[in-house]
Amino acid sequence: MSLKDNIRGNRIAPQPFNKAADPRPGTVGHRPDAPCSACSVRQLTICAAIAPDELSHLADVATEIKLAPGKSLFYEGEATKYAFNVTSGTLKTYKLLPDGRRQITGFQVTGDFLGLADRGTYVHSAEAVSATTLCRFSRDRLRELMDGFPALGHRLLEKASSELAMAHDQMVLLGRKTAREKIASFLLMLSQRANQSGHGEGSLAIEMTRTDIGDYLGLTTETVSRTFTQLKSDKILSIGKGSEIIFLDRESLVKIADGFANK
Amino acid sequence: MSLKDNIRGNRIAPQPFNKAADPRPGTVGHRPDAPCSACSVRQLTICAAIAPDELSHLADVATEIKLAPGKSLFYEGEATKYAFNVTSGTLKTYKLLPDGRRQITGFQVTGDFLGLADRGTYVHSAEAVSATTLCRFSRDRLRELMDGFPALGHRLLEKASSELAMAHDQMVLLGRKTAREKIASFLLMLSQRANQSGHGEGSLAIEMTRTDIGDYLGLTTETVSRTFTQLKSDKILSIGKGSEIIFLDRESLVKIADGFANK
DNA sequence: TTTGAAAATTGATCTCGGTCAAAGATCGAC
DNA sequence: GTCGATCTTTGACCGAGATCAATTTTCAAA
Repeated sequence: MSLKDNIRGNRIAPQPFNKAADPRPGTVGHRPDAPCSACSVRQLTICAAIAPDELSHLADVATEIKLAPGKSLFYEGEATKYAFNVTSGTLKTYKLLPDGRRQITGFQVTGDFLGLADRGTYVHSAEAVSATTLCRFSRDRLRELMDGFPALGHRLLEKASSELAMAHDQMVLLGRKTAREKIASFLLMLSQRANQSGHGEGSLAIEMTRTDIGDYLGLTTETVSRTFTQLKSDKILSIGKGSEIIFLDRESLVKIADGFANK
Repeated sequence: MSLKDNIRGNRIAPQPFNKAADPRPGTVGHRPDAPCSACSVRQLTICAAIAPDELSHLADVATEIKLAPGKSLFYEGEATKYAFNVTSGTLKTYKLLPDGRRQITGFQVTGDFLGLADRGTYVHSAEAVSATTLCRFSRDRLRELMDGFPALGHRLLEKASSELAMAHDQMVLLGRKTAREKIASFLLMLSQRANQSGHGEGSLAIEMTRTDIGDYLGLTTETVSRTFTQLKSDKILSIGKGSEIIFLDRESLVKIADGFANK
């Protein structure tokens, strides 16, 4: 398998769509009537657009899904039958080139909506990074629901607008930032997200592998690792147990991420 | 001005916001009642969501804008007061890093909607590539209009979904494709767009400079130029008068763009 | 038709990050 | 605890594309 032909980046084996080894979809919860009213993360999601006394309409179209780490939720190219809310855990979405080069287009955490980007078929594949629970919605039913609840449409448009803005940030990162700047930006983005979910400022639990990070930032595993080492010896961060990132000099990290500090 | 500090890519001078040399906004047409019913590109735009007999509502909130090449429509960071429809010409949107590195986040042509990506302020700057006419809408009025015409909201959400999908393609391009693959993808994308607007298959008029192309693809001007030269000597394309691209071997170009042909 | 500024091309050289290879570290399963 | 698979780190080397530096071409204005 001569994969070394003039080509950059990490490579993964051609996706076999091996349903035996990787049974999809994940475990489907036997609660067709997901109790949306009891949902602890509702305010983080698009479901916040539905008034409390109308939540039964939402519960009618929602099904709970559980995914073990490494399991796939859907693959690029399949018909987009469903959309999802992440209620706990972390997923990644990615696209592959024929020779196995991979670009991770995003990491989704609690509160994120999966399925905004659309072309009739899924535009990327989705796989659980950690143990994950999701709410699955039929897209058709969701569309119907939008007619009855305009606020839902507004909320989705808002989410799409903000995702688009983040996508543009990512273009700057991928097209113009150095490896050091990319890692700094990535860590701060994760930290900001963790903050919103009520996590502390000083440290950060990283769930994804170095290879995942590389495939998200357009780098190789080795460069990611080397850059971490470099940031450690610059006393900008340290790494604790369980690949926990400890921020020693957040100031500097911000400067690096924004492209102010080039060294 | 030591700009050579370890940093990649084209660089442009720090934006001076020089309103004298670059008077914004562009010439505003003295027709507050833009005749939407007579608009020849209406079916290409979000305005197609409004029924013909309701078009006066749209005309009430639309103003025609004209922009000469090189003139700016808005700058990143300004409050997002307006959204725009491109009715003719081409624009580019871009983001800058403090040292002048630039990432072009998109080229907008006839029928495109400007202002979906949003964070309260414009997430990128917009500048005319060629002579451009636009319809300007107040965002507030547009939002109001959405309540009366749900189809408008649906259309915007659709546009956002498709833009998000394109943004993900661009991430793959920026993060994982080689210079050759980037150029091939770019030319085919432009060609496809030109096609939709009823242009021929065999050739393509390029309006942007090599520097623009580089800043869109995460390359330098020189690499763009060299890659064109390479594709010419490979008899995959040739370049006619006025930097017109003539496709000699579209097959190969597609293979290169999709990452199948690595040489 | 000439002219001058901007854009494009080409060449020589350099470097950041990729590639290849080989230890170490981690961690869940037994 | 230990075994084995996976992940991470580190080292040596390489190459695609960046940088620096001239030309050459283009094109609009005079």
